[in-house]
Amino acid sequence: MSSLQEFIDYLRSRGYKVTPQRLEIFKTVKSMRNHPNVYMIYQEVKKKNPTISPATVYKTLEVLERVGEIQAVCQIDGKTVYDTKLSPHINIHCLKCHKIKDVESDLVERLVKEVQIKSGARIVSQSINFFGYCSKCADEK
Amino acid sequence: MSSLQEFIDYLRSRGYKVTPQRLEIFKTVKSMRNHPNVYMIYQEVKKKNPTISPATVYKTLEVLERVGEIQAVCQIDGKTVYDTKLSPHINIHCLKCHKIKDVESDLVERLVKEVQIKSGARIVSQSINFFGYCSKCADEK
DNA sequence: ATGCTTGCAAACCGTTTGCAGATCT
DNA sequence: AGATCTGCAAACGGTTTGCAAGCAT
Repeated sequence: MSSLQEFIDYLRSRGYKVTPQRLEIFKTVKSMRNHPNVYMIYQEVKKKNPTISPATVYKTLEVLERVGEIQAVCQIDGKTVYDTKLSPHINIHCLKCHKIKDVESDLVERLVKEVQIKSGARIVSQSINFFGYCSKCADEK
Repeated sequence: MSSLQEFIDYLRSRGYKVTPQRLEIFKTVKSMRNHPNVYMIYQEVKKKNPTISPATVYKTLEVLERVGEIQAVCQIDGKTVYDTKLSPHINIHCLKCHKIKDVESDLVERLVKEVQIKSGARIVSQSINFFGYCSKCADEK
């Protein structure tokens, strides 16, 4: 799933209701980059729907996470932001500028396979977080 | 670092004070397995030092994290637990029994190297989290 | 008509902070 | 002696909950 129509179909198929709020939040999240937090999403959605409440945003984000449209990422300070990336990747958390950068690697898929074989577990998703200094901040040091 | 003596030396070398509370928390954390949360650590430390406060536990865990003795791990429900493992590994979060299991893999080191080359970032630590069903829960399904 | 959803406000809960007294160096 | 640390209690901030009114089916 990734398009608005697919989201609508998903909601209907599960007995969830299709509301303007949910569609607006879906569109907003999809248009945002750079790992927004709930407050940033709330502020952005409010531009289109000034009366929306944070509670509605929280509840819809929970639905979007269940669908697999977004993924919560825990920052080193414990705060939660969201990732709208779908493919397996690594989050690089910069300890200086605090930005998060995504990097892809074929090794992720291999790592998942190896871990499944080694542990006997069945893996359905992953969150890989590296901490250090992004290329820009590493250069400045 | 890993022994009590090394921890003491570290504290002194940084101008931190060596207090009974800090030593007790260090020993307690080192004796606990299975990813305890702050409350569990606090309860355990209280057995030896009944008047200790949660604030002291929080502050000492922060020191231990800075030293690299422990690492905060964010669970899928957003709650934080601690990992006392030092070597690079993967945390498998079971979506059914909610336990966290550690698995090691040589691929982690390779992944770190590849990401550093690809991104230009300098990586100093990592937290790799896989979500799914542990071997026990996968079998029961 | 039914029942899920919204928006509001209050509650919640893990964590942090301010501060006076105690402890370490 | 001087600075840091402890323990307490209050504050904080992000998130969840309860509920009455609204809306989708």
